[in-house]
Amino acid sequence: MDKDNMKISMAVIRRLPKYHRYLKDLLEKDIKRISSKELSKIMGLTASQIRQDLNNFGGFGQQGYGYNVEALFEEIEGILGLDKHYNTIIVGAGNLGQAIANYTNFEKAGFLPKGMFDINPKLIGLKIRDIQILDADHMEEYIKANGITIGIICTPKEQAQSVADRLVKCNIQGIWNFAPVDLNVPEHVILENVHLSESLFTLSYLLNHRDE
Amino acid sequence: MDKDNMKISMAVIRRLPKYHRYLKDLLEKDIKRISSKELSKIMGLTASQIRQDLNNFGGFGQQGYGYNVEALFEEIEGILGLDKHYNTIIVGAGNLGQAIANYTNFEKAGFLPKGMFDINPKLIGLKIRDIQILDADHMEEYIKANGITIGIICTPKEQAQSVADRLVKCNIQGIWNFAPVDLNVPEHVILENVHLSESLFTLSYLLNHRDE
DNA sequence: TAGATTGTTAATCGATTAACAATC
DNA sequence: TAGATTGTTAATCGATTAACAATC
Repeated sequence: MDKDNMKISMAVIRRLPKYHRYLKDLLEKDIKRISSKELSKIMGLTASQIRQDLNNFGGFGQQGYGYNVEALFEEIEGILGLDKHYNTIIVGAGNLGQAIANYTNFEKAGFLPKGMFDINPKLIGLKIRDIQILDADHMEEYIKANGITIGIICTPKEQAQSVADRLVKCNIQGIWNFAPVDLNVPEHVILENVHLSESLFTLSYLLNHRDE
Repeated sequence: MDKDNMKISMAVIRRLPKYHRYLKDLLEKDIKRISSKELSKIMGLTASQIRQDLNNFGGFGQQGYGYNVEALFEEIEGILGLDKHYNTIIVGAGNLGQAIANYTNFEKAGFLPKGMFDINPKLIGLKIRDIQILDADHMEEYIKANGITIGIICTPKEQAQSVADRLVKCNIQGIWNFAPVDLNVPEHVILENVHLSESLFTLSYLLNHRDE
């Protein structure tokens, strides 16, 4: 098993977006090179961990010099798949769905919201920016007609599993789930959860157990 | 160092809200008792891990019987600090801030949004449910006058650090940060981040590296 | 060349899993 | 009592950190 086929641990994968973010900052500040030691200082990791992480994907650095910021950034863009476009739909056009539709940063990164779906007649027909809110009944045909690869679930928890089932039937590739449930999807479908209340409750725990 | 003073690992802490959620489900289904083995099946953890996790906080089970669902739920509620109320403010009343203000589940869990702040004159004066959007200039006095303990940052990334600094000066206890930056706060202030794009980029990575 | 810094191996640390005596 | 299941110790696994030879 060579490096390209090596299984990367989730711990490493979840740090990649952070590298991406910091390298982008450096790039915008016109910084050309950086050592693992300097990067470790600004990111709050150890230099050793940074070198280990990056070496999962290749030897991007140069002894005695460090890393070329632009080259490394481009590498990580590619590794994350941010050099591509993804057609997405948002299912559930309530406040959270609308907030995501309005958040243009995702679009800039290549995640294009093509349509939104809801069952509420008051919402159907409205537009968020240039994104139409459509009747959820038409979701399946829309996915097929528009090459949708990612479904973003912003429904209440009661509807989330049935929405996920429908998305899976349409051969969706990935699901970004904001509903506070653990969804069942087949192994070939990528599922990423954003469980906001778990984050808030963690904050609550830490507030109540400081100085212990 | 006895059990009550034992340092709990973040891995355990971040699983607590999940226990809370599943136990609440069981409670609503009127299930009275559950063994670590049954719970492991529905939660997708190992029974061993569940027993280890819970025993960080006390011996809540009974040999030969399992765990009393209601009692265990109440314990975890308490451990998470969800038996208390927290006055919160939302800083940044854009789409995301509004979505959070509208999400009544947080309120039901005891996190009470008392006010929202923005610098946009078009937003100041509006109400989300019964929550006023106020001029960000008045944030400091409002925090002091209303016993605010948690600040929720929903501003663009450029403003997030200065908002955090101001919150810290007002003796805020916790910050729930949605801005895509790593904030600097003193050690006694609890900081919990929701970095949505890191979650989305992780999904993107996994989409591009399936079957490896 | 000398100094700096990587890539990589080895050591350590921490978290998860397995096993089982205690006990309800 | 016998069976079930916990609480807890020991074993394993995986991730992080340290160290250093390779090399730019």
